[in-house]
Amino acid sequence: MKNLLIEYISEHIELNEDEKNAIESLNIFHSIKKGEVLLKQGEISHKGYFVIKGCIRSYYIINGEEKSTAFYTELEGVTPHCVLNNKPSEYYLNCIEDSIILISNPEMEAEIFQKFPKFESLCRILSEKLLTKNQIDLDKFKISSPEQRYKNLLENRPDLVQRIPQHQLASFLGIKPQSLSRIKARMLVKKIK
Amino acid sequence: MKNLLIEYISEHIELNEDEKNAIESLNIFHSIKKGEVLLKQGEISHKGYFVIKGCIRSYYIINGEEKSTAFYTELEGVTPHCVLNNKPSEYYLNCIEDSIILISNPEMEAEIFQKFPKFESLCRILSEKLLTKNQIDLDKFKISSPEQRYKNLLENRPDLVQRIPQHQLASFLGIKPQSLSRIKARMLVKKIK
DNA sequence: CGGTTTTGTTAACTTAAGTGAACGTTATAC
DNA sequence: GTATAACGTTCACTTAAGTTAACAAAACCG
Repeated sequence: MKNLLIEYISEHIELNEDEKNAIESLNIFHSIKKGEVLLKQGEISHKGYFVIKGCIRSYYIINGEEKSTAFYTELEGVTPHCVLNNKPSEYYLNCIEDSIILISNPEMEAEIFQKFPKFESLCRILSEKLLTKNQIDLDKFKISSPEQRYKNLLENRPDLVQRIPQHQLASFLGIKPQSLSRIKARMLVKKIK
Repeated sequence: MKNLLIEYISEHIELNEDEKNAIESLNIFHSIKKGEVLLKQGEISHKGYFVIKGCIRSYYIINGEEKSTAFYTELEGVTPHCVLNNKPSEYYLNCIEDSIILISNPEMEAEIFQKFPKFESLCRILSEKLLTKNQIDLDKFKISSPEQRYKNLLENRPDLVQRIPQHQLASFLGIKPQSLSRIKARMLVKKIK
């Protein structure tokens, strides 16, 4: 799994042996069981998460009801808002599959940025790219109907439709589970016709 | 207006005189007239924009119809997706007010990052913060109804409701202008009751 | 100015999502 | 292995958003 990480990083910057060793020497890989909660609403954490294998879900609990808003899978990472603004987290994070997760903390980050400034460049570049991608995701969400959003998901992330429970997928799409069922039913009828 | 920028930067990192001069020596401020288009769909640009005064709108044209998705106002910046992935832009950018805009390009950025690595730190920190804020915006959008989204906007960005044309605000809220009118009418009736 | 375009609202009608409940089907736990 | 809970779908009904059209007000332009 360390190789997966190093391959991923190497896609963006070149690493020499020293740098590879520096990464490997960090003891950052964790096995997380399905269902385990990584972050609770109200908690102030300083950990960042990066998925090597498996899936992290972010969700809110509103009036006792879970609202899933994001799923992070292989080679995707999430730095909770509370890490950066030092306020209680607004959402929960849990693993919805048995997962291998890289868990980082600010001290570790500072240390590696200091030793290898190149990593800070990498993080700038990655977060800028993610930021613009995220902006486009939000744009697409705004200009699409629920049915279009489901179709886009089928197109762009068919794996999510397969591996995520449908009621969690529904709130990810900004609708209720019943509406997702209806959309699927509607699409089936149209396909048959 | 240079002072505004330097004040803004100073909120995040300390600047010495050399660094301040380096910023001032860049000739980056532009006066843009209301209506002027900064970026067209299909265009590959390498410019980044940062609003000193005024407002930049991002919008798509779908079936001949404009769909506004974001508004950038004082001390907010936007790096179009096309700058980072070198593909044609999916959206337009224009100014909807007479504005003063800082326009950057990658060469300028590279130069200043090289001379003052501190600026790259700043950019990493800012884009990480923006990224997590953006994620929460998307979350809130997903878990809210159109009416709640309008109320949130009134709460968090009342200035936008005032300065943005309502039909542009509607698509920003993910709805049609008629629905926004109805929501306002509904809220008025409830307030009177 | 006066004419035109853009903007904002209202209305009538259509369509789709929200709601609450029922029910079969998986999972899960003991 | 069976009781229990969680999940996914369907249904009937309610509510709100989309659509099309009309019209008044405001902004813009020659």
